[in-house]
This record gives sequence, C-alpha cells and structure tokens, in this order.
Amino acid sequence: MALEIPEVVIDRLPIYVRALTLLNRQGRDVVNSQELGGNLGVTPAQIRKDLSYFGRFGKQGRGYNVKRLLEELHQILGITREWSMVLVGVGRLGRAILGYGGFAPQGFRIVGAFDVDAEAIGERVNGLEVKSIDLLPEEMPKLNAQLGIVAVPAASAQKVIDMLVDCGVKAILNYAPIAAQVPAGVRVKDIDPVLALQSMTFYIKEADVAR
Amino acid sequence: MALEIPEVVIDRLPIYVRALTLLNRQGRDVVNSQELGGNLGVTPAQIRKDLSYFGRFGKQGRGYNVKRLLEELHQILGITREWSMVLVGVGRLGRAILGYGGFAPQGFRIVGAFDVDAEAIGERVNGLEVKSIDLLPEEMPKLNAQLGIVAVPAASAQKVIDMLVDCGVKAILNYAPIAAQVPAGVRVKDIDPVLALQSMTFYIKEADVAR
DNA sequence: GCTACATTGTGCATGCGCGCGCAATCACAG
DNA sequence: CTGTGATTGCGCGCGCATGCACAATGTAGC
Repeated sequence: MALEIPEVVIDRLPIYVRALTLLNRQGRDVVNSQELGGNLGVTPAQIRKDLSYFGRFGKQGRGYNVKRLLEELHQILGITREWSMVLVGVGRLGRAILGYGGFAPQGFRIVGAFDVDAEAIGERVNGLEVKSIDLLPEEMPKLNAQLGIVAVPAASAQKVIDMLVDCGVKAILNYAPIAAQVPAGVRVKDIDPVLALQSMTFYIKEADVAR
Repeated sequence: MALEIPEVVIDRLPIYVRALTLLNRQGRDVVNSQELGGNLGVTPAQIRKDLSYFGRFGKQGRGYNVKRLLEELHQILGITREWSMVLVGVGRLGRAILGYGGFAPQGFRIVGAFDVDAEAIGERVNGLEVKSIDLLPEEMPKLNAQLGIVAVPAASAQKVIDMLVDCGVKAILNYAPIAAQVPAGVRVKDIDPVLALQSMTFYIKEADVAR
C-alpha cells in the first residue's frame, strides 16, 4: 500500500498536529484546508494532497473535523502512546533538555540519563539519577526506551550514537554538531541552532552593510 | 548573476563548513568531493554542483584546498564577521541558550536579554543584565544586533516576533512552537525538538510493536 | 616537456514534489 | 426530495533539484 510517502510529507504532519491542537483548544469543530494552511505557509492543495496519502478525512463542502483529523494524525505518526527516551550527556545542554517542559505534554518522557563525567554520575537531576555511560547496555532493557537524545561534545558523539544503536535505539535526536553515521533502519534528526543561523546570515549579510 | 540559488543549497553550505573545519583542524590540506560527501550523506556530484553556484574553487585531478574552500564558504555565508543577537525570554530555555557555548566559537554573540517577568528583570545572567521587553525599542539601536532569538512561551511568541521585526531584526531563531508570521525580507528558522521526534516516531512505530 | 591519471565543472536527463483545476461529493435550505 | 453552494480528493502538467556522464583541466611522474 502507501509505502511511498515522501519524507517531506511526514515532516509536515507534526506541523498540522500543532495547528490543529491549537484550534481544538480554541473550541473549533471544523476547519478547511485553506484556513489550516494559511497560518502555516502551506498551500491548501498541499495539505489536501498530504492528507490524501493516508485516507479521506475531510467532507466536501465542509472541511475537516478538527478532533477527528487530530486523532487520525496521532495514529499515523504513532503518537497516541507514550514514548520513552534516554539522554546521554548531562552537561549544561543535557540539563536544559532534562528540564525542558515541552516533551512531557506531547508524550515524550526521559527515563534515563547517562554521562561519562564522574562528577555528574550519581547526581540526581530532575528526579533522575545520572548513571555511567558504561551501564547503558545493561540498563537499556529495563528502561524500555525507543528513542535516544545525544547531548555530548562533538568529539564523543559518534561513539555514543554507536552505543545507542547497539542497544537497539531506532531513532536519535542529535544535539551534537556532527553528521552522524547510522545503519539503515535507524533515524537521526539533528538540532543545531548554529547551522540555522549560518544559513540565515547568507540572506542578510548584504542588507546589513549600511549599518 | 547568481540570484537564483536554491534555498536547499544554502542550507547545505553550513554542513560543508562544519566538515571542512574538522578536516582543517586535522591538518588536511586537500579534499575531494567524494570524501567530503561521504561522511555527510551527500553525493559528490551534489557538492560540486552546489559549489559551482558560487565559483570554481577546486582543481581538476586534485580536489579542493581545505583552507581556501573554507574561506570562500565563510565569505559566501557572511560568517567572516561577528554577528550580534538579542535574546527574548529568559526562562529555563532562555538561560540554557545564554549558557550555550556553541555560539561564540562560530562568531555569534548574544548582546542583549529581555523578558516580561518582573522577577527576571534586573537579574544578571551570564554577565548580561536582563531588561524589560518594553525597553527593546530603545535598547536595540545601541545594541546593533541583527539577529533575534525567541525563547518565550507559544502564547506570546508572535507578539515578540512582531516587536523584533519592528526593531529591524532581519533574521529570527525561533524556539517557540508556533508557525511565525513575518513580512517578506525577514527570515525565520525554527528549532523544535518535538517536531523532530514526532516525525521520527512515524517510521519506528511499527518496528516497535513486538516489544 | 610530454604522457597518464585523477578529479573537477557542467550540460542534460530523470524523477519527484508542488500546485492547478475540475469532477465528485456532502451539507443545508426550501 | 431537489437544488445550490462549498470544499474535498486527485489526475495532470510544470518546474526544480538531483545525479549521471563526459569533456575540460590541472597534477605528477618520467
């Protein structure tokens, strides 16, 4: 069946979820593709095309039932359930991630924290005991985590990613500034604010000469 | 001339910079497109095509001089100079951003911090005095910042972005989970780990049934 | 200085994502 | 129950990014 869904489409679905969640909270029952796309910078046709990969969720002449579409998208993305994650790297960045309040409401829970630094090991951060990275292989089965978060320095990031992959992690959120190597079947998404900044300066570098 | 450079190309350039910087630090003088692309998941042809938008930096039979190419890319991206940024939102996330050590080495400096919270205002965080958001319009000219970082809750993010745009900011790094509306000529890049996670769960949701 | 080799730069074709436009379809009114 | 209006679902064509393949060109060895 629909095994040929472009990755760009998948990347847009969470955006739709976010917008629909907001509409739902505002008490909206129905929304059409034009309005939904308007605020997102996506054309109505694209939204309809994207959704048509997965089924027929709209009603002609009306639009989409907000609650219904939201549930369908949750189902499609696999975010009806809770997901457990392990964090590796409990430095400044790692601590910020542990304290970040945006994961839990969306069903993402950090259930384990690991580090190499002897100072950090044993410490409790956000109700989680930091363990040695060496314990990762034996702790993972208990934790039952499917996702990994990497927040270690660039130099050790690939090694950490290899360990996570060996432990069965199938998707990694990588905060380290490296191009990670992973075997097929494992997914990586990079979070790197510097890359984002560096691509934006290209566009504004001339506009700013006349300061 | 080359005014039709695809945005995808621009987005890849910082990746090349990152890889070349590493090679340079390792003492490598020359690299060919195959090796450079290898670790990045980019085909050699794509690298050559990307670079050809801007000039002829390679030598046939040899490859690219690492230092030379690095300098060219810095020039192209506008990252030879330092860039100043203002941060709005000094909560948990904002503090983590202020403390993040990854910006400075790349020439990005946070020169101002603003918040609405009376508790935070006046406080010194990372050597920077937090000021009231109301002072943004009068402080901006002194700070001479070209970039804005938004780390406020979703509910107030659009308002903050409007303020930054009014103050002349031309590029915004947005950590708030909203689809920001900005006038033409202003660029926005979103940093949202939740979106990244939600698109990855799509691919691993079935693989994980047999837990 | 000439020859052999390696790698770039680029015209060209392929493929894919995007958006147009319309027929199909649903709600609602009368 | 029928007619009207609105919006979806989707076939189709367009445009653009990607990758191939080859000529152009620089290097190194003899």
